[in-house]
Amino acid sequence: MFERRPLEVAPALLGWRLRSEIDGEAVEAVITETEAYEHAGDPASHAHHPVDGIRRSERNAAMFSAPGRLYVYRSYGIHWCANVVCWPEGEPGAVLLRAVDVLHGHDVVERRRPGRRSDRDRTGGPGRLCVALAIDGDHDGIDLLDPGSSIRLAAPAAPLPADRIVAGPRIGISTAAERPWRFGVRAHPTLSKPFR
DNA sequence: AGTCCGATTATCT
DNA sequence: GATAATCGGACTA
Repeated sequence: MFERRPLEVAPALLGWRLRSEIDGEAVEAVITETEAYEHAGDPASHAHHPVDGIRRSERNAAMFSAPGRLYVYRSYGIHWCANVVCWPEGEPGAVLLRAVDVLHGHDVVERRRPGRRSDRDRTGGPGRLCVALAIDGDHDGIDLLDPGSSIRLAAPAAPLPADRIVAGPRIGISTAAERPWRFGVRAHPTLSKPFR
């Protein structure tokens, strides 16, 4: 599933379940929005380098790790963002998780993000999602496919039908902004931003 | 609903 | 030293 290009993994990940069990509190959610960050040739990727094509650094090291691992980075000095690593080990690439829909653990999410009035406000957006599931830099590099991990992925019973998936340009980047590499569940209330 | 702006810090083009 | 895969509050209307 994850040992292929992020561009294929990103739409396929919609409908998958993400479960975190941290500090004894479990939250399970369905992935509703993703973005692909590709290999060499994607200037918006953290692994991109204008001269070398790709370059490994301390921050992006997890992007080069085995498929199905977690890559977590800090955005704007404030927010954590969570990605699923793709490609075979050694090839950098990842899918940014941009929104989820909570299935179990609504009370835990309410405690972590009190007083939110909409699902979008609770778990729509990469930073919001990380707060709701208590994902932070300590979880960088963990294996999402290992049943012993505090954060795990699980496949849906049936894949999401293609006609329920929409695509559009990625959000918040300055280069290669026109590539339609953001994917979402059509008209879902948790979407961080509408597709048009 | 849409737009503008400040927060805050690891990373490095 | 500038930048950033964002968010939330304040404002307009």
